[in-house]
Order: sequence, then structure tokens, then C-alpha cells
Amino acid sequence: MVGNTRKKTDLNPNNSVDCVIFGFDFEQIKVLLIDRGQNLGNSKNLRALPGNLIYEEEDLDEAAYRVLEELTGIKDIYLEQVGAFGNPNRVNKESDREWLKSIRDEPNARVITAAYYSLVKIDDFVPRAHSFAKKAEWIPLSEIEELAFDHFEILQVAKEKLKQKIKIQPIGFNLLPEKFTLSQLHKLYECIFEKPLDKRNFRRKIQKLNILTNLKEKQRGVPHKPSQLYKFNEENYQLLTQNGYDNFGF
Amino acid sequence: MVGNTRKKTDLNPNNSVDCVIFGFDFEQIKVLLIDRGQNLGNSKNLRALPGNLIYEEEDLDEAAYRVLEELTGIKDIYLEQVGAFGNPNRVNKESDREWLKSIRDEPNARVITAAYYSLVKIDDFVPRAHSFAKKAEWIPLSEIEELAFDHFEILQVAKEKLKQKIKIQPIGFNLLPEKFTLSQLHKLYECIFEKPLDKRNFRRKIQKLNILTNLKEKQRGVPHKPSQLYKFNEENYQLLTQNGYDNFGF
DNA sequence: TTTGAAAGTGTCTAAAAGACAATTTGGCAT
DNA sequence: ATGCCAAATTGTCTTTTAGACACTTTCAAA
Repeated sequence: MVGNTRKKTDLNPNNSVDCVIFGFDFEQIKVLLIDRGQNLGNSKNLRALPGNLIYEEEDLDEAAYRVLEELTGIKDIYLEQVGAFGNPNRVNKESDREWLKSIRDEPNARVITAAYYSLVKIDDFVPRAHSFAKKAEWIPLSEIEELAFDHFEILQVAKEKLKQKIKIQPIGFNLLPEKFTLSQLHKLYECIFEKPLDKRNFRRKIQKLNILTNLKEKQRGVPHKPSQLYKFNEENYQLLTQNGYDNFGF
Repeated sequence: MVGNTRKKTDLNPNNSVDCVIFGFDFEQIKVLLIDRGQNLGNSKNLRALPGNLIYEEEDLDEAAYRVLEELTGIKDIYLEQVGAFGNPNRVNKESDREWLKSIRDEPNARVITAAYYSLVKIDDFVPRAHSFAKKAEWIPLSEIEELAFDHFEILQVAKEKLKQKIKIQPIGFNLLPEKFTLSQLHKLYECIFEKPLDKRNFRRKIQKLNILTNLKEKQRGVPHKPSQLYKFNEENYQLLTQNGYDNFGF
């Protein structure tokens, strides 16, 4: 549980975790990626998902939480496993080999990774004094075209899992601040589903679910009609789902 | 790709695949489990999911297909990944340790497993001349209460994934023979969802989807009104989904 | 020919989804 | 003070889907 006493030799050289960290800036979905720097010969500088080897005595979920906390400083983070990725050729790109040589004791080991995705409030992220964190950047999902290793493939699967999951469980609140507007929530769902959703129908449905608390508080300082602020009502959500309700799709 | 030239030393001692193989006998869902024999001191004889270590140069899906084919002889099998399971304590039971000693070169290695579930037509399974296959048995899902390692946990997750998946994609046909009746399909959905479904409503919906071809052929030799036989219409299914349709739930 | 056992079939009601546009409200510029 | 802009807010109608519900048909076997 406590990482302080761990030595580098306690790392399992064959297994890692990689995390797709989703954020939302009220405009678009972003992903937190690592810039590995371009000091790698003349090969491409591809960004990578944050990740690391796991310790021999560490559970997979635990390792993912550790990597996320080391990177973002966030402790209570929404985490969901995407799956295991272990194509023997996942380390085919030259730039990836080079990079591994510079950071791993056994750069040629075959590594099978457990991929996770997590949902964070974008403002909670303040880069920590960690070797990786300084080079972390939020990149718009729509602009990501290629990543290191098999990370682009992982990202695609993570996106798909997120889409499916949010139809069943309203996990989107993890991407929003405590207080949010219906328009922000609406925009979030449009971004996740990658399609426009009718405003009135969206509002009707989400309000009917009764999982939002109206905070009787308005947005301030916006140059237009200020919006009501809401928060997620965890208790009502529990009540709703304990009877088997699972239709949060739009 | 070809396993013939592989040596036991090419096995990756830290990573395995385990498969939840679902079958349906028109009455209930069954799972193909391995009986490890009781020659293990006085510890419990728990059944296990079929699985094995993967080869160093083998992809995870490939390994799962290999294990399934070695066991069942079935080549084109429906396969879906459940996820990675790597609790360091997954080999806590005494009987599991004993068993590993008898079959593994490195029985104490920490093993992270990629779990899969597969859907097979129960009659396609004919035990093969493979060490495991002889001891494979179809066990009713409802009777499984404890399994070796963390296999029971894997089974629970696999069940849940199957439930979710079948709401989105009509994968149930993989559990039925080429020709089947609407009653059989109905029963299958009841078994998977573990709840009764109204017969008329079920039929109305599935017929409306237009993914069944009526074979104009009847059941023979049943002591009651014989049923129409149908087959799954792959082409119509493609047409249906290419417009984004994904509501196969009941 | 009777009986048993499962197959097959239709209607009504309620709920949900989908399409669609005008009004309100605050900040800001003039 | 007035007018303007930008986004928030709100309701109705139609279509589709879900859910409840019971009797008739058909074959084989007794």
C-alpha cells in the first residue's frame, strides 16, 4: 500500500498500466498526454498515455490509481478498466524503442498493459513535481491522430467504452465541476456521443430523471441570461438505480 | 502463428489467458469448466476456467483462440475480452498453489491474466485429445458457487459484460444452432437476463428487427404443435446497424 | 378421439422519443 | 436610458416503443 519502501527492482518488468485521462473544458473532450521530448534522434515525437510498470505486489487497479495520483495529485478519481493490451508488436516504432531504452531497466521485455480510463475535473489537475507531470498536456480528443506504442488503439477502445458506459450510468458528472449548468451538461453529452442532441428533449429527460439538484443559484458575469446552477444528486441517483433503472442514454 | 515449433520455454511465466465458455442447452446457461482432479491432499477440489500461459510472441486474442481450440476443437468462436485480472492474491487458495506446482515451471510467479468469454453452440464441443479437454464439463451457471483462483470473480464480470453486450448486439445467436425456434431464442434471453420476458412482446420486437429468416421449415417429432425454424439473417443485421441501431435489449 | 403441451397470435394503454420556435434575461455598447 | 446581443428557458404535438394481457391452433401420444 505504501510506496515509499518500494525499490525499482520490485517492478514487474512485463506488466504495466496505461491511463486515458479524459477532461472536459465545456467546449470539447481533452485527453492528458505525456510529451516525451524530441531528444530522440530523428524519429517522430509521439505523445503517450501516462502509464508505468506495476510493482510485483501491486494490484492492477491500485497501480492505476498510483500512476494517476503521481501524475495529477488527484486521489478520488473515477477509474474504469478498458482491458488488457498485449500485442507483441506494440513496441514496433523506433521512437518507442529508443524511449524505453532511456527509462527502463529491461527495455526489450515484452510488456502487457492493463489500460484504464478515468474522468477528471479538468481544473483539479495541477501538474505535480513528478518527472512525467511536467510534460503533461491536455490535448483535444479530436486532434489526436497518432500516439506512441498502441496507445491510439487503447484510446479508441476507451472512447467506445465511455460511450457505452454513460448510456447506463451517469458518470459524466465526474467531468464537470461540483456546480454546473444544464447547457454544460448538454454540451458534454454531445461531445461524448459526437452528435448534436436536441436541447429541449435533453433537458426534459435529464430533469425527469430527478438526479439533479437545483442550487437556486445563478451564473454570474456572463454577457447573456445567466444560467441556473445544478449539482448531481447522489441520493436520488441511488434511489433510481436500486430498482434496476439503467437508461441514461440520449 | 504456428504453434508446433513452440517450446515450453517460450511461455511467458507471468501472463495467462482464462476463458469463460458459455453454452446453452435450451434450458439454461452452462459454463465449460475444468475438473483438476482430487489428488491434491485434502484441500478442496475446485473447478477452474480453462486457461493457460501465453507464449512470448503471442497476442492475447491469439492465445485465447489457441486455448479454446485446443480445448474444444472449435475454430471460429465468438470471443470477447472481459479484462485484465491481476490481484497479487489471486493464488491464495492452498489447492491452487498445489496445482500450480504440478503443472508450471515457475509455480510461484505472479500471474496477470487476460480474461475472455466466448459463446459456443454446445453441441459443437467434442472433448479433444488434450490433457485438459478430457476433464472439461458443462456446469450450469446457476450451480457455480466457488471456483479456483479468482475465476469466480472473472465469471461474475463476464456474466455482466455478456448482459450488457447483448443489449447492444444480438450475439446470442452464437449460442444457438443454425436453425432455431423463437421459443428457444426467447428462453435464451430469459436465461441471460435472469428474468421472465413476455412471450408476445418478445416475439413482436425480435420479428420487427427483421434479422431472422423464416426457414419455412418446422420442428419434427415434438409432442406438441411444431415450431417454425428460423436462422439469423446476417445481411439484414448489417443493414440495420449501419444506421447506428443498437437497441437489442428486452 | 381425446388429451397434453407448447406454438402462435392482436389490442389497448402508457411511456418515451423526436421534431419543432418563440420568449426571457442579463450584460454591454451606444 | 435604450437597444442589442447571446444564451437560457420553456411546451406541444406526433410517432414510436414498452408493457400488460388470454385464447386458439397444431401435432403426437395415449
